[in-house]
Formats: sequence, structure tokens, C-alpha cells
Amino acid sequence: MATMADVARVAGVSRSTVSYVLSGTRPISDGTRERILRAMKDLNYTPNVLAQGLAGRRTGIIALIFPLSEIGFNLTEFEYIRAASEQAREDGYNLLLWPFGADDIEEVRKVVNQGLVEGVVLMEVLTTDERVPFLIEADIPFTMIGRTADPRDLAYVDTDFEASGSMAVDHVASLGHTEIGFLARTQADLDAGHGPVVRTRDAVLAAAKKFGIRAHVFTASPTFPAGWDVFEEIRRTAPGLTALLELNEPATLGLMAAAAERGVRIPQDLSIVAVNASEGAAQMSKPALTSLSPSHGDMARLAVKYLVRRLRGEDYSAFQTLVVPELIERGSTAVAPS
Amino acid sequence: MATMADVARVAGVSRSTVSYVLSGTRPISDGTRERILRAMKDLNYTPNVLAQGLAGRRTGIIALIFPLSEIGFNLTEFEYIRAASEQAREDGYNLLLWPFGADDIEEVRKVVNQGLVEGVVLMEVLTTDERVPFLIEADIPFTMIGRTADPRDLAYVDTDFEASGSMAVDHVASLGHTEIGFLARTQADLDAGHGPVVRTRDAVLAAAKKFGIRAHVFTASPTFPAGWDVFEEIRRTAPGLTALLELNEPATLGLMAAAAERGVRIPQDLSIVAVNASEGAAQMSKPALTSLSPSHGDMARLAVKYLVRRLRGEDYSAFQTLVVPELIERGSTAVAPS
DNA sequence: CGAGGCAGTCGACGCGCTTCGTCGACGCGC
DNA sequence: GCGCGTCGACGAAGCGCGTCGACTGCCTCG
Repeated sequence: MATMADVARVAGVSRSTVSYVLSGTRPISDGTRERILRAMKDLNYTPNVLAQGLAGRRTGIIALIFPLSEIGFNLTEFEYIRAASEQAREDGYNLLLWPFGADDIEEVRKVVNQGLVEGVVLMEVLTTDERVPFLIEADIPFTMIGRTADPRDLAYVDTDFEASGSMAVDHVASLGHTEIGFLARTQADLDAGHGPVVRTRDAVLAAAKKFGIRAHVFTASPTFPAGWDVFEEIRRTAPGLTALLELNEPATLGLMAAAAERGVRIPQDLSIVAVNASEGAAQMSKPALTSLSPSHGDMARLAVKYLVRRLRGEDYSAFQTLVVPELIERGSTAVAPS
Repeated sequence: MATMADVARVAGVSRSTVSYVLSGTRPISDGTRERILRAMKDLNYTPNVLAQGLAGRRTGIIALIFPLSEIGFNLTEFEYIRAASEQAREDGYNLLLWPFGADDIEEVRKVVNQGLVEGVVLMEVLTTDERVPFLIEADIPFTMIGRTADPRDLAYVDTDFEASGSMAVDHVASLGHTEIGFLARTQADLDAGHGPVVRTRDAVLAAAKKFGIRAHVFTASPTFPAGWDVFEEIRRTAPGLTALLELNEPATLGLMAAAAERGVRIPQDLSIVAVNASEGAAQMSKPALTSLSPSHGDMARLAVKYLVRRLRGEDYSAFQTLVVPELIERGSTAVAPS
């Protein structure tokens, strides 16, 4: 591992000169620059990130904080992580993975104080998320995937759940459905103020009211068997229900299996709209689900880009994006049965 | 951000003394230790990782290299990543995510030369994987999830696909099936020497031969529609087939949908065994899949543990684990139809 | 009673890099 | 011909920490 001193010696210049050709902070004549670059090539030189970080302030590392307690399978999370790591690399950053429970905030402070990380991408942001004021107060640059209740001047990328919910209701209303359900995740998620679930539910209920449609809310843990159970619950408590909007793919798959078992046909007897499902997940059933699917990968990439630009000193007050997904009709919605 | 010098000043000792209580390298009297620890608490001191890394040689960072080209959804990968990051944190390490194509090896060298990373966990190892000799030659400590054709003295954790394949065949043979199929992933994966697929296929074919069972190999990309297609292919080219062993959940879901459509009942008309599917994935269908499911999370955790122990200087020649999964009968296998 | 040993502490150097202040050399205008 | 501004390059001072050598008492042993 060659050091900068080696390069300087080989090129016959001082260390600082080498440093300046690397950073471009000061003018260097073409001649010396050439010599230095050649020396770097010859020696197979790569700057030591730690030393750079210590001396300057740039470490080239950003962290992705993701919640570790989630149960059930979650492709969305995976898409976030994969896309974020790819984007980070494309922007010349390393992506550190920090699995934190929403509670151990102090841990975050600790790790940040280590000086390793320049900025942070927060995912699975709650509408009231104590991590946010914490990061602000700690003066750590960050962007969010998701958003708090009032993300005034914070940088974020999120799905427009308000729009999604009302679009979903529009869709089933136009098909003539008059009694619908909304399948959320666990009651705990609702209580915790999980943004996607809460926002979508509220939008669905509001839109339903507007259309004069009866709407029920159901909860289920994101697992296949839970979906099975919730199907029974629906038959029992809302027998007239003909359309279901859902934010819970694993349970929905279970629910569809239960429906098939019971002879309830989809979409003839029951229409289903998947809100915020990834494309892949929406196509993972039979029939494939009519869905509102934003590209979670794109969202994560954008959040990383925002962070990088913020680290470069750009004004980030305008780094706010709400993605309005398109409604894609697949096979799971149809005109309401008479 | 307090520094070590601050702590020393407050505690009324020299910097080196502070350093020694941190590392425990030299004896410190209880009195001074107490004072120093108190000062650290008071100042909210956290050692600067970069400086530690520069001065000593420990950065407390390990990297997880994962392939970025994979298509389709892959819960297994996700489980690896999540579990690895959690384990790393439990062991006091930070986990860096490196999405590398199998080809851009030189990138790895570059990033390693940056001095940031102490060691590497390699996932999705091919039977012939050029990254392995590269890492050996570069003298970078690493462990693998998966293994090369001859992982003689390398540290790895992998599923025992040989055992899995033959157990799967045992199972269907004992149910009286005499013509079976093996559903792999893409032909490209087979050609590339993708360990799980190749090893399982070979084991299945060998076991089938032993039992005098006819065995066909099918390939499909890991997507729902591809499974649909492969079902048709099976009907066409192997109409007598009554059991399918698979290593491709997305396609299997599609295949099952196609089967339902065609009136082929599972398991009465067609038995299915999922090899190496995660528990969650196996339960994500109707009927749930009889499967051989190792815990991918545990495997990743173990790979990280091995790496950490290797970094601590332990002899790693015995860090080799082959996980033999149990066969769990769910609803997708039955006695062969007559 | 003196030599040796050991627990406990300090100072200084170096890890590889950034950056600020400085200086030599050159070209220009008057 | 002299002074001055510019360009290009240099040296040195840190960044926060690990670690080696050395020093100081004090205890032990012969």
C-alpha cells in the first residue's frame, strides 16, 4: 500500500503538491500533474480514507438506518437497501448499514460521534419520529425515505399516500363498489403512527366518505396465515363488502388463498387493490393485483442523491419529493357484483 | 465532540493513560481508571474511529459483498443482509454494503486499499469464483456464505445442497414417485457454476439414478410468469412427471397458479418440494410448500462471527459449516397418483 | 541496607492526509 | 532597470489516537 509520501518521492515533489492534484484545490502545472498522476498509477496508489477523514472532514461514508424489528417478509425494505447501496457507490460513497430499533437513539449518537459517517438516510420514518429531532439537534445531515407529520424543511422522498388512497377509492367507486375495506398492518403500526398505513387509511376513509361509501378497517400482521384469518373476519363482520384496498401483501396472499378455498372469486366477487406494493409483489399472485406501485428503488436512490447533494453544500430546502404512483390495472379488480 | 485530550485534561492524567484504560493494554490503578471513566461519561466521549484506525490498525468495519445483478425478488439475500448487519453490530463492528458485480474485482482491491475495511464477507459464492483467489492473494481476511468447488482451507458457511438434494429425492421416492423434475434457475446460473443450483441438481440426478427414477431438469428465470411458462413446458415434455423439486420460489408460485388453472391439483396430481426456500417463502403459497429450509439468517450470522473471530487472530481452518436442513412436510407433497 | 523488580504513569513519535502561510521565479509595465 | 503581481510549489502544523521506551516510587529479597 503506497502512501502519498511514496508518490511524492517518485514524482520528485512534496507531499502537499500531491495532495493538491488530488483535490484540485490549488493550481498545479500540467507538467508536474502528469508526473504525479503517472507515479500514482505506477505505485497503484489509493488514498487512505481514514487519513483523509481525519485530516479533512470527508469520510465518504453515509449510513442507512433501518428498523430491525420488522417481522414478515418485506421486499420493499430490500429494494430500498439495494438501491441505496448502489446509488451510494455511484456517487462515490460507502453505505453503512445500521440496524437500529426505533428506541435506541442514543446508540445513533454514539456511532455518529465516532466521526465515521458524514450523513444518514433514515428509512421507515414514523409520523412522529423521535429520531428526527434528535438528528437535527445533533446537527447530522440526513434525508428521509418517508416523512414525519410535518416535514417542513426536511429533505425527504415519500410516496404520496394521500393521493394513493384516494386514487384507490376512486377506482373502486368508479366500478360501482359501495362497501369496501382497508387492510392495514398491525394495530401496533397504526398506533405507532406508521406513516404509510396511517396516511393511506385516513385518505381512504376520507375519500370513501366523499363518495358515500361504507369503509371498514382491518388489521393483520404481515404474514400469510394472518391473511387467512382476516378473510374470515371480513366475512363475519362485513358480509356486504365487495372491494378491499390493502397495504399488506403477505396477508393479502393468505386472504386470497382463503377466498379461493371458500369459493369467493377474485375479482368477480371481491376486488382487491394493492397500495404501495412493489411491482414484483403485485405480480406474485393469481390473479395479479391491480396496484399503485411507486418504484421503491427510485425513491431510495433519490434519497441518497439528496443526501449527497446536501453534503456538497447545496441548499436542501427544496429536496422534497412526493411520488404519486400510477394505478395499474391487473386482474384483481372488476365491476361490483350486483 | 470531546477528544481524548479533553478526557485526559479533565481527569488530570496524560493522554496515553486514557488510551490504556480504553485498550486495557497496560495496568492502570483503580483510582485513576475511575476518574478517567467518569471524565469520559461527563464529556460524553466516544473514541474517533478514524483516528483509531489510522493509529492502530483496527477500524471496526467489515464489508458485505453482494451481487447487484440478481433479478427477481430474493428474500434469501435480504435475510443474509439483515442478519449479517445485526450480528456485526452485536460484535461491535460496522457493516459496509458493497454491491459488486462478479466482474469488477479491481474495484474491490481499490476499496480495500483505502484501508477502511478489516475484512470481508462474500455472499453468493460461485463454485469457481475469481474473487476468492483474488482476496487470498490480496491477503484480505474473508469468510464466505456459500463455497467454491474446493474450499479447502477457507472459512465458509453453506447449505449442504448435496444432502438437501438427496433428501428431497428420498422423500418423493418414498412416496412412490418415479418420474420427477428439478426446477433450477436460469441456464446462465447453471453455466456460471452457481453453487446451490449446480450442487442440488447434481445431487438430485445422482439420487434419482440410485433409485432408478427418471429425472428432468428445467430452467426458468425467477419470476412469476416464467413459472407459468415452465409449467406448460413440463406438460409438453414430461407428461408423466408427478413430483417437482425446486430451487426457484418465484417461478414455483407461477407454476402453481398455472397448475390450478389447468386443473392440476397439488399435491394430489403433482408434488412439490422446495429446496433451500426460506420458511417464510415456503408458507407463502397454497398449499404451503414441503421444504428443506435452512435458516439463512443464522448462516449469515455465523459467517460474520467467523470473520470476527478470524480478525481476532483465531485459527480459522476449522471455520467450515455445512448446514443440513430438516425436511418439513407441509401440504405440497403426497403419494404419487396411480 | 542495597540491588532488583514491578505496578503505574508520562512524553514523544508516527499513522497518512489536508491546509495554511510562505517563498522563489517569472513576466509585465513604467 | 526596478518593483510588483501571479503562478506553482514547498514546509510545517495539525487531525485524534496507539504504542514504545523510559521514569518514578515502592516493595521484596538476599
